[in-house]
Amino acid sequence: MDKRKIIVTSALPYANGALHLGHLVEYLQTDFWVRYQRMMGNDCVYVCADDTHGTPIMIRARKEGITPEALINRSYRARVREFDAFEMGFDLYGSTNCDENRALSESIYLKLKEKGLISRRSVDQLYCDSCGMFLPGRFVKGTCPKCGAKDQYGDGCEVCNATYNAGELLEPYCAVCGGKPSMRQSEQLFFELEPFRAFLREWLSAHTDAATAGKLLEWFNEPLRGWNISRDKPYFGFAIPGEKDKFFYVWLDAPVGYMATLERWAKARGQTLQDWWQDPKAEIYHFIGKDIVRFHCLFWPALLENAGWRTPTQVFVHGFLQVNGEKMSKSKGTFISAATYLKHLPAQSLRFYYACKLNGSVDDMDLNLQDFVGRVNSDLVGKITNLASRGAQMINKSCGGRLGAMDAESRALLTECRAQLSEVLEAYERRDFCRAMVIVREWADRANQLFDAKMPWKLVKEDVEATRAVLTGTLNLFRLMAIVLKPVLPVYAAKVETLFGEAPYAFADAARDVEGTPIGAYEHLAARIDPKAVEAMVEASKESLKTASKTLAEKDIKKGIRQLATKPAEVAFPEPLAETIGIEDFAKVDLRVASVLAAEAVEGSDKLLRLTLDVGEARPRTVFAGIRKSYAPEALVGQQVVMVANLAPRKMRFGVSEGMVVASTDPDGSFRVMQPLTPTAPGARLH
RNA sequence: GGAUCAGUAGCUCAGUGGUCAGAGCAGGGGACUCAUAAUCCCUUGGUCGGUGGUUCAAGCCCACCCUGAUCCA
Repeated sequence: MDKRKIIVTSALPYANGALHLGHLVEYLQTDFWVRYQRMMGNDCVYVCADDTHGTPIMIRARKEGITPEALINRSYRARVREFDAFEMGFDLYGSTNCDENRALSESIYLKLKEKGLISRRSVDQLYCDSCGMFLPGRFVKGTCPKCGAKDQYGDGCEVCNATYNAGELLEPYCAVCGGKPSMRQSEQLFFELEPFRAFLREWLSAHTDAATAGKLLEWFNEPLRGWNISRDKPYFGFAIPGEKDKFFYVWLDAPVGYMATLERWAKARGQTLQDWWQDPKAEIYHFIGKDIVRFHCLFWPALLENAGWRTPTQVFVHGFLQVNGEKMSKSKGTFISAATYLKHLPAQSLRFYYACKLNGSVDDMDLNLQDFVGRVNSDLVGKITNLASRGAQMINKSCGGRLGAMDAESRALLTECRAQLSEVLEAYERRDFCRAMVIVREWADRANQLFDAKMPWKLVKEDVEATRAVLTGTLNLFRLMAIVLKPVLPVYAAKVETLFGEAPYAFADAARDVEGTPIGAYEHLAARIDPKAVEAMVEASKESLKTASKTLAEKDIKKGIRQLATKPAEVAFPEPLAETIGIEDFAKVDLRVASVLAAEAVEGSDKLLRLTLDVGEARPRTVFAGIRKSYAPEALVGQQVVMVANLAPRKMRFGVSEGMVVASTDPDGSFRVMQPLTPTAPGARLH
């Protein structure tokens, strides 16, 4: 059979920001697939790189007082260490900030320009004078033009989910310096997509999954918008040849980074980029998340096609990671960085769990932490690894550490399992890793059943050779599982290779019986997960957030102390202390935590806000609060407050108020609504 | 607001319109002791999100609704 020639990439992680478990959904599944291809004997090269350009990196470097280059170098080293720890098998992990990428980006652009595919258009953009730069959407904040929520980013409102352009924001301000930006015109370069409508329509249906293609085809109902590929200075990136002070937009040189990294890898072995990318026999696959399909399935193929490069064979799109059925959350400690995970848990546990859950679809994947512990402990350790543990240790202890010939039943079972091997390999090929894991687990169940039925721990007292035969069978079955698991658990498989004294496994080795050879000393292959380690990891993920907010608080505390020192005279309460009461008086006041579901200004009143509060009851309550001068309604939605829940309902001109929100009054007469320090179940009572 | 995907046992998920809706884990009971308190046997769990419809037959097809996730360049 002919060897396939395969190029595989994962999306380039942005160099500003830590890797987290969501990123790993992509890198790990790509790695599984690549290792599977290599074990099939195919020529499979896997490249990836740090995505290093763009405004966020430039600004971060500016804030830290270092050059962008220093920033990306630091990020690169950390990234590579983490990938290594997760057993990633890149052929080359590069950086988009390299000469090859500059040359390729330029040549692709010049080719497009030569063909007349680059147009110029004047664009209105917000410009911050004090920062001296145009502001991308994420760097402008202001009031949402749709719902009036304050402090929303320039690309969309997190309160009402509206999307808009930064220019539409009311009262915009620069997210970096807080200054007021002005609208400026600037000429930008566009790569027009509309001429390639027919090409893209056809390309989409053939080179990605139906869901993704369908999603993107929605845009084909109207003219396809051009893609702005240029950015004004200052910008950290590649200068556009023939232009003054213009740079390639980071999303242009990022995918080109796939090619540039491949080129560097090819050069190192005396080949060229063309030997791979342009080889008609070579297959090109991109693994990406569903958030960046438009770059990979519209811009990228159109760019390549027109610049004279082959377009990808297929774009494999996956969903996002949820943790415990919800979006990853920093406050809940489920926004877990790769580094934090590694401090508490072994990498291979996550690799195994992800493999158990990934099925090649675009659906989001759930990391249920309880399920995670269960899967690893029960399936990987209890069922699969236990076979090696009980088999190898007994054969070393009682049978002189040497395999014999398998007994008939083991041989029969092994033959049956091998018959399913092609099914496992097909599952790997279509990235249905969970199917492969299910089959391996079934093998482990049957092997454990056979082992128990044979009772070698009793048999060994009567017949050592018969025992040797049973254990040889058990270990051959286990070996088959280890071979099949190797794409997922490469380090684990390497230990099994050592145990059997064999060369690195390929799938072809699955056909061979191992009989009559010595068995090495058994060493632990996989550790059980202590649920406490998972708890600690979640706590640590909360910690990092706490320290962040604490540093702010500390500043304020110090400031407060300084002020006290300068003004020691004013120590009296702003308002006289009320008369002393007993605990029974306090108990009469029923204070509850409430979540603000909705808030709106009351028409006809300049003081009141109408709040809809969830107090944990079947029906939300309506409460009127006279805090309008201190709070915009939007600022309260989603927050928690404290309310007096047993206050007699009071009829007001605007409706009935079913309680009272607790707030303090500042010396200047403004209000401060009280809220719990950490999110609390609505309806919780204060004592 | 528009759209896409999802909703099946306590948890994670299977389930080409056709017998009584399945698996693993967790839970309960028993067996065993070689093995990382691992393994083996038996077993309790379900208005298949809701309502209507199509059909001899619906978890599956259609409509509407609810909930969640995501996208709107």
